Amino acid sequence: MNQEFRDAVYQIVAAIPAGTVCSYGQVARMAGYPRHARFVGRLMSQLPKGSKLPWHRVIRGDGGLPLIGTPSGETQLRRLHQEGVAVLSQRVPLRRFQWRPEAAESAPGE
DNA sequence: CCAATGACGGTGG
DNA sequence: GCCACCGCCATTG
Repeated sequence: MNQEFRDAVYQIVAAIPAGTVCSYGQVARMAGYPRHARFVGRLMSQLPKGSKLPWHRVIRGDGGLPLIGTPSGETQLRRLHQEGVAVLSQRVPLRRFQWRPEAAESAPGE
């Protein structure tokens, strides 16, 4: 992928506040590439080991954790829990925890 | 060039 | 709620 795409994705992921999550598709859309959810995933898989990027806050569109059954999945689960994100039946209730940039940036009141 | 793959998403039963 | 199928699109064989 273009460097532009990578850069955009990194910025967006880095901007996801603790205690919230964001789907691959949503990140892709915000990056300007609506149909590239898979590539966001690929970028996450290719992240350098010591990356500061909060990749654990990026999950599937249906709230499911992508790395279920793998060591990284456990890490992700642990981190989310640590940030106060609930995980029920291997899924995150997006109703409550999905990041809403518009709400965070434009409409603070609620 | 064609076929298969992947930290995905949406629809339909 | 669950599972199955199809579409997406760059990368790889």
